[in-house]
Amino acid sequence: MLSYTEENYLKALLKITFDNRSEEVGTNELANVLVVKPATVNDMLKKLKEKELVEYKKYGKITLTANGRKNAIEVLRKHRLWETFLYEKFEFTWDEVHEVAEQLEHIQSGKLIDKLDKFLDYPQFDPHGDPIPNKKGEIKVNFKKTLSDVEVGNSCRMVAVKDNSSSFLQYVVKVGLGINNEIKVLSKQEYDALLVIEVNGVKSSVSQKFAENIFVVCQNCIIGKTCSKTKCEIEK
Amino acid sequence: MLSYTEENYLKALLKITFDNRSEEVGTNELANVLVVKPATVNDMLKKLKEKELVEYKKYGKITLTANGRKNAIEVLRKHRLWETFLYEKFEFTWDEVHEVAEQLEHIQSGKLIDKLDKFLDYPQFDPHGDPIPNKKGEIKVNFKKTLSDVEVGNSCRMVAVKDNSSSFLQYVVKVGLGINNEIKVLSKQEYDALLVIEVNGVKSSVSQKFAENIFVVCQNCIIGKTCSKTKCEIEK
DNA sequence: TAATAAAGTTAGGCTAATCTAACATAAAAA
DNA sequence: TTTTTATGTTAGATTAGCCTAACTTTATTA
Repeated sequence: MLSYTEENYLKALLKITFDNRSEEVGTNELANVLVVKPATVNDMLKKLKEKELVEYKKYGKITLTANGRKNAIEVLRKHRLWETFLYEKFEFTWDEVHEVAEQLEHIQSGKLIDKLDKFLDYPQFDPHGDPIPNKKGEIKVNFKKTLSDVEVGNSCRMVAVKDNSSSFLQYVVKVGLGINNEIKVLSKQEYDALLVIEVNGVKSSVSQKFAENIFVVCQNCIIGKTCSKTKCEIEK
Repeated sequence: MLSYTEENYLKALLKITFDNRSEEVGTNELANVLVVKPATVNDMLKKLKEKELVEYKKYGKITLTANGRKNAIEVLRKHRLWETFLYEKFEFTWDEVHEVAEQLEHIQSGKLIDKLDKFLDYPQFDPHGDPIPNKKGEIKVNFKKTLSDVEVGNSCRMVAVKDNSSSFLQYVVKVGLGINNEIKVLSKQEYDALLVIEVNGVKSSVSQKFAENIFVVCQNCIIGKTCSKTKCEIEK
């Protein structure tokens, strides 16, 4: 049985491997995500290594073992199912679900998760557009383009967000954006990559940083053409 | 903010005051309920006293302060709402709900509990027949008779159980008992108080210990007569 | 390639929650 | 009322998860 804290470490490792599109994670990076000091991570790594949940060598990179990954995916599954539950059944907003799901994801009961999954009719995506792992632990990893990758003049469809913080999500709502919205990129500032976009006929300016946190599928991919930049979706 | 452990101490104190029908709790008693050593309880009492959640003096009895009681009732409310949820919405059985509710009761989210309460249509009793405190913290405390108080030849109706352990509850089911069942006491052994009861036409023998854990309303109370022993229900 | 910066490690400490063993007090029984 | 038993307390230790400060190794850059 894993502790609440151990589960969070594994989940953070999994999240980083998804975000970085690499299996290798550094101590500082993990410390940042967990909002603890690198020294603390170092201590915990010894324990996780002992339990054969991660592999790492002194001054080397951290990787999840098969078992570590399995556990991490289980936590992720629970997190995303609870988010979906809160959003769909309890009228929680987009930006409220994360905080409570952070607590609920640690509840230990296989039956509870099975029933939750069934109750929600086996959802495939959570309210942020992220894929929910199935009971077998299979997860569709979509390496998606972000809004900042879309060429000027082109359109795209928003499919998910990268940043799940409530401050970011509230901003997204303010700009009039939501999942499945059509976004047209009208112009891009040379100097600071400031974008002017149009959503439902309304024009807004958004920063580079903002655009990097909006996952999209671009028009080319929608109509079946080859993408010039990052491919929109890769199944894994 | 209270820790998971502090919440459990307060909840246990509340439970004991209900069970004993007295506000005064001893260190050993509390240690037994929490399955920790008396020394541990002693340490924690210092902290709870510091936080003004309990009152106690060296070698004296422990009592909850108004604030301690308020917190304890909030945890109890969450516990019983979650039990009801699991039982009614997720097809958990009587004996399965407690363990998972022990975890869920610590989730911190006022909105979640409000929505849960609404979703269940503001239930008044949990699956074990225990009253659910309302949002204001009001709780109907029913000092009930147990099956062992019922006179031979009389009938009664089961309203709740005292022991919520899954082993006890499974045994209750095995005997054919459930909430609102009519029970007739056919005979009582002088020597060991072994009872022969009849439920839905089926006769069973049950021990003294078993009978003490079944709360009932007796026939006299049902038809409005005065009870010879403990009064069946007292509102508080 | 040598100096500097970034990343990672170690040692020693802290707090919360637990324990055991020894001791103190209060209650019950003889 | 004295002894015994039950109950409660204290001291000292342990574990998990965290910290700071000092140090080491690896990576970057001048």
